[in-house]
Amino acid sequence: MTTPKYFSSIARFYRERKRLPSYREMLKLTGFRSTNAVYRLVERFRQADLLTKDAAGKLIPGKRFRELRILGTVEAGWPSPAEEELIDTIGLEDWLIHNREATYMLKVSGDSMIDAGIRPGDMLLVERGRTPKEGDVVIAEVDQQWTLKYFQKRGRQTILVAANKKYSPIIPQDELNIAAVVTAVIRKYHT
Amino acid sequence: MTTPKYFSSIARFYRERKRLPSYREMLKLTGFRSTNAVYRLVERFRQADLLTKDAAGKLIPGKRFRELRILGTVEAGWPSPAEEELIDTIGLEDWLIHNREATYMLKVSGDSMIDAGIRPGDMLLVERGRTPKEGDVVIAEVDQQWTLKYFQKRGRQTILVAANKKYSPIIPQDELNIAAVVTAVIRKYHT
DNA sequence: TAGTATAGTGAACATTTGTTCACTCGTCAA
DNA sequence: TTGACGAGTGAACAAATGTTCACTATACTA
Repeated sequence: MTTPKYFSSIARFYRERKRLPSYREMLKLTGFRSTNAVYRLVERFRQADLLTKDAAGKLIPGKRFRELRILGTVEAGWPSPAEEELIDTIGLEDWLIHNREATYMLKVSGDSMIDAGIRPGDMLLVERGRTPKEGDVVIAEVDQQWTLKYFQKRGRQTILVAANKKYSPIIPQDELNIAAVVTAVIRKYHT
Repeated sequence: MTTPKYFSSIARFYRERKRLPSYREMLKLTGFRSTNAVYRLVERFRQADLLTKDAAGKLIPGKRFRELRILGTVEAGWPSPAEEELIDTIGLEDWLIHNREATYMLKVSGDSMIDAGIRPGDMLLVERGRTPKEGDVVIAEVDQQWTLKYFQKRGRQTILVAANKKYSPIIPQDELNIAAVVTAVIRKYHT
């Protein structure tokens, strides 16, 4: 068993209610009848880094709570936990989203970036109000339409390039409106 | 302002400590000096669905707390909030991960699936112990090596196909070991 | 001007909270 | 058998919790 007994029910509680149960609530989760029993249970979870206490002494999820085990690379063989601690501790959400207020999600519909591995149906995390760097994938306004393109510079001119030979580069004549910079691509397989 | 005043500091508290602050802790966050002030502040947040109470009457994050605004498709123009409520309410983590115990993350190193939009450097969410369906992307053991391939059937034979013309299909002679089924691809741009 | 909401203060209260203490019961080793 | 030990019970307690009440100041309307 990878996680200690009784812990999964506490983790489920947190996942459903977005808060940790109190010690009396853990009584019902574990079946114990004394708060002292769950108190010492929690002590063990704290030593296993499944739970911790914050600065105020309140119980919060620990390092190993939101465990998302990272393994090595695909070709390299299965379990080589090199950079294991990387996402393990921060969790998917914090890893992908830095500025939540400015981050939006949208779905790709065209094939203009298919050679960059961005395919129709993929979801994009984009950040508004950020200044794009050379080579960034951006969402730009062209002829009152929004398109997905590479942001590139030719000399001191800014051009928009598709990752698909079918489309030719766009050289904006008047002003260029960058709506957002793509920060991540997420493809979910509906299996 | 999209979120009401004072709320962002509460959201930050939750993001950092993975729990909501108590009413006295909100005093320090907001600058108020009376718990009654923050109590009524929270009442307003509850009406805005930023916070809620669970069955036990405890304060927990509400529907609009982990707000990740979803917009329409890229080509279709900017703000057409069609399926807005979709991820909005569940959050990235719950959307992508169903069986946390069995889900692992690993990095792609080869180019064998490049025509499926899976490129070296991408991160994969994979689920172990699941039976693959026709057309799933799987991690299979071939010659004591783990590779990323399409899981396909030719007649009643199972074959492994790469999404790259450079590689020819693998027809496993003895037994075929499927280590995991890929459930999502995540590409993060380090901008 | 007087009157009335609105938003804040400060204090109070019953509950719930984490934590501790003394005790019981079975198990295993000496 | 005796003794030590680990794991659970049940009760207790101070501190922290959510909620309510009475009061004040400020802004706005009639």
